[in-house]
Amino acid sequence: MAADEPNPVLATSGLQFPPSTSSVLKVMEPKDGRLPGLTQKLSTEEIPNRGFKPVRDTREKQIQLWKDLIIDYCKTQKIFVIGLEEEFPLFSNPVIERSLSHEAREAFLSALVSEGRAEWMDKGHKKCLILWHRIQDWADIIVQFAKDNGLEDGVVTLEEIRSGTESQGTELQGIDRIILNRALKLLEQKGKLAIFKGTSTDDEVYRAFGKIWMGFGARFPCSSSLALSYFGFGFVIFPFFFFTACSIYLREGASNSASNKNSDMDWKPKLGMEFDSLEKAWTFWNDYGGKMGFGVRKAYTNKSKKDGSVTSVRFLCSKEGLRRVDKRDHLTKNPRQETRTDCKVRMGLTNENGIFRVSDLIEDHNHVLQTPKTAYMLPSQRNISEVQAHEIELAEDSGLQQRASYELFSRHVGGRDHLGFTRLDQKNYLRTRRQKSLKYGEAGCLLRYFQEQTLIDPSFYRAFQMDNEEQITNIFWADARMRLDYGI
DNA sequence: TGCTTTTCGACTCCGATAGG
DNA sequence: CCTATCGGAGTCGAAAAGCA
Repeated sequence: MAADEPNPVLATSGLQFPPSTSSVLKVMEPKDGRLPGLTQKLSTEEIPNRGFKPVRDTREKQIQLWKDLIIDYCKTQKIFVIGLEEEFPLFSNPVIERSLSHEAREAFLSALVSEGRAEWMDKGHKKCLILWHRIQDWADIIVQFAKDNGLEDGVVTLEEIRSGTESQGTELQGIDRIILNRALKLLEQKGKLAIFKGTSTDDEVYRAFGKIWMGFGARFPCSSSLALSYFGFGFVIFPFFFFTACSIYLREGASNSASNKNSDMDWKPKLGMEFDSLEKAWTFWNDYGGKMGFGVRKAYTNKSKKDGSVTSVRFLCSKEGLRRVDKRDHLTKNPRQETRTDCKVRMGLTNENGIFRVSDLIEDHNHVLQTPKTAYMLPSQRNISEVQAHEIELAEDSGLQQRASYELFSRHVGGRDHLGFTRLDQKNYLRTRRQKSLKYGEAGCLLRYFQEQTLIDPSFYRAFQMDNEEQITNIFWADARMRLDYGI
């Protein structure tokens, strides 16, 4: 804002900018030991080196005026953060070449902080977050915004709240991300919405800010059966997407729920920890790896010779140990990158009367862990569900390009990290499917050929050897010429 | 544990195709 | 016609399962 433009805040405050001789804005850097516009020298005992008026009531009035001024100015100009060491129009007046001292700025902002209308963003008090609405008020504004725009039970990105068409002209337009995030978290704690931490699609919006799901009035469905009920309500176009979004919420909800105060510790393994089943223990270890940012695998599973039950098992970090020496010839065309670092991280469990107890635990990795934003790419964290597989096949059969269909899937769930599989997984899945159908096709073609030959040549002979699952393992055939040649 | 076999996941090459 | 991109297939190594 240029210094000679009328300041809308000051107009409402009855003040002028640049400050007139009588204005409170004259409280600029005291060059002679006094604050400009004030008549008395400062008492260093009262407020040392602050540049304040010593008379208490006058000083308090001054602070009050400044507080109101800062709040009004920031609100009008949509300024959420004030950097004390940066140029700030309200604190400096280029016309008279004066600016408020650092101490005075800090004191005014500290006064706002003590009232809960601002917060220091760092210990050094260099940046201050201005809350002209308290976080609770911002949360109420968001709720009203959702109601006004029919976003209840819908999904909206944080960026859509900040700069979407619905938010234009509202207070939410251009809201600071820190404030928005805190207001949303407050609402999440109250069970009014769920935050989907999306991180990576080609869409910058999703990559940076993720998605939130708004379910005002009622909590998001917390059971798969309820999620599935969506199928019955006309969401048949994208059932898979809704299902995936729901399961994501359940995962996030489990770790973020305010009611689960021990959630920070529950997902970390401890010696003596017990699991009902091997599957639960493996899921726990896999989830722990996902949260920490390392891949997991199994070292071994020992089974009882008596009844075949698992007696002990050891789970590892995927970087455990070192790659073995390749005993094959060294004509490899595409040698692979080294993936092992001899990491010692492991969790050993022993079966004690049907309960699996953690008996061995090492948690120190010797390598860099993945960040939460990239952990979803770990092989152990990925999986194509049956419903997703169906969608992939549907897209393939409809002639959609793999890249395009993958992008569509990921956008519908708010980012690739919510999808649970990569584009390469999709490619490999389609390839396996093709190969399976090819196998069936080969056998089918051969049988058809034999049928045709039998009709043409009555001496044509064929025989099949089946395995115990009634699958063809060997085929023998001989036509008239072969029988003649070999005397069969 | 250690070895072998099977399956899965990922890297690479190369031909097909879309787009300029 | 040229170039970039995509997708299919060959290949290799890791992981899992089975067995000793």
